[in-house]
Amino acid sequence: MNNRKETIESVIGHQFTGHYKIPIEKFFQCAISVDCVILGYHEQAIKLLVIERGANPHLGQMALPGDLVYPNEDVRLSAYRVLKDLTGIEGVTMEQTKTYGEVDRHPIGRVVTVGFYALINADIYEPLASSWADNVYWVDIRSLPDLAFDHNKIVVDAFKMLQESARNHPIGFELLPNKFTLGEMQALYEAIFNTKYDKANFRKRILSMGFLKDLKEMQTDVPHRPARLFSFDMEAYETLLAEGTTFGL
Amino acid sequence: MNNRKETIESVIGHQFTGHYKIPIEKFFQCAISVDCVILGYHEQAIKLLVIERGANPHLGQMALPGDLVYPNEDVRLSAYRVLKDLTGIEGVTMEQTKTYGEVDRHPIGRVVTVGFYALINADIYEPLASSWADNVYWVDIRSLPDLAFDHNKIVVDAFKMLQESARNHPIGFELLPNKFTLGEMQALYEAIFNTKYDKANFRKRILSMGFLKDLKEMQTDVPHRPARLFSFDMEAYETLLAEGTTFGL
DNA sequence: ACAAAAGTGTTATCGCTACACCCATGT
DNA sequence: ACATGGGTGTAGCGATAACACTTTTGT
Repeated sequence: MNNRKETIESVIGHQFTGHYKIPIEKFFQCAISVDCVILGYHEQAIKLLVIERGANPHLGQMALPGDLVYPNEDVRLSAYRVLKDLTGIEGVTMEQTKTYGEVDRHPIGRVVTVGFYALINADIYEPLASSWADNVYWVDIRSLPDLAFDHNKIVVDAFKMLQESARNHPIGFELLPNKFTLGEMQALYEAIFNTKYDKANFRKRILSMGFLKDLKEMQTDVPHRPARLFSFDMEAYETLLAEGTTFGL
Repeated sequence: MNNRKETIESVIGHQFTGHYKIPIEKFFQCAISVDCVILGYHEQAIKLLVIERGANPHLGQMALPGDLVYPNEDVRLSAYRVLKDLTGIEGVTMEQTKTYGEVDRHPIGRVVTVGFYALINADIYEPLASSWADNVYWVDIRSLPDLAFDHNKIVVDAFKMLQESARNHPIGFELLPNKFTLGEMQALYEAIFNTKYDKANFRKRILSMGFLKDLKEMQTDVPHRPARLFSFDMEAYETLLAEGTTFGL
């Protein structure tokens, strides 16, 4: 089933290649890769997960976790495989961002890369280095280092998608711990949009949306009045979505 | 520069391939294709541009305009080339949608396809058949035929992106004639979101956004009171954008 | 005269903004 | 006592929704 020559000749015949000016085989010389933009929230800032490359090209340089897709591997599944292999992270959900198909973007040949991104709680997932990646780091999104290949562009595009997404969906739960305070949530949104919100109005807006569950628990050991703890009420959220509710900003 | 073997051995050496369990050559056996979701607005309905395939596989079936990307061709530029070759359409701006990388999505081998979409004014662009495509048609988005490959899924994904986009941007000018009435514009938005809007309120909202230019012209030969004609004031729009104005719904 | 769609004005309500104020905790 | 962030109430403004009404054309 993976013998391309046989497939072309026996199943399709010559009709398929009729309009091409070069042999059909020439088209089948590309590679596919995946690159993962993993964003976390830690210490009041949005962080990006990068690896230090343990292989050429760009040996030693910072890069997104990414690798070539195996010949018989689904592209989406490949992204999960690569992320786990390079950083140990699994169990997150990634969304596709964009695909980068410039001819000379990769030095070893024609490699088209598909971007994926995910938001994770930086406290829960402790990324680990692998033999492949010499090291794994969180870096502040506001001061990115020079990344390998066109990875800086990939990150910028993904971050724009995060902002767009955050405008219409109650994102951010993925970035927060399971139990969080409204203050933490507000700080997160302020980091995403690089603005300040009025405390009273922010709480009213968020609470009125109805997908926060009051855990009836309080912070402890804080040098100020303890804050109430909340969690994301997935059930309530699904119900609201089904009713067609929309979540602006 | 396109000799992959030479590149691997002379420029990179063996370091790159170190961690792979199969020869690096096996990775470079994929093909890339592009598929174009072209949406137009005609007779109160959103229409999709489809071709009747003039080649195998799926000879004779309806499909999106799409084709394989040439070995040394930029993926984005390929989409424009393919659209022009198959339908004669040029001069539009396409955006990337998603990429489809399931292993068995194409019968002749591993073909990963990148989706693009554009909105065009169906009255201006008269699509033409080519030797490749036996015919080109507009079909109503609400009653799509069975398309070749996974093209139905690609269309659905692209249409969702159109809706998301229309929620935050004054889309629709691309879909309307240069001169249009507010009634036409309202009908378009009602088609996109499949709802009804109050006439008075719709006009107030749209006009207050400030990017419509009153052409001081009127409809003629209509069996009712002639409507005022408007056009999109690109200049005003850019100014508003620069000021950070946002355009909700 | 009538149908059909353009176009306008009014009111009541909702949501948001700004801002002022009080509360509970650790040092 | 005070610094720090949590938490609440309200008054005013502006946008929106609902609806009724007038206008201008072709038939």
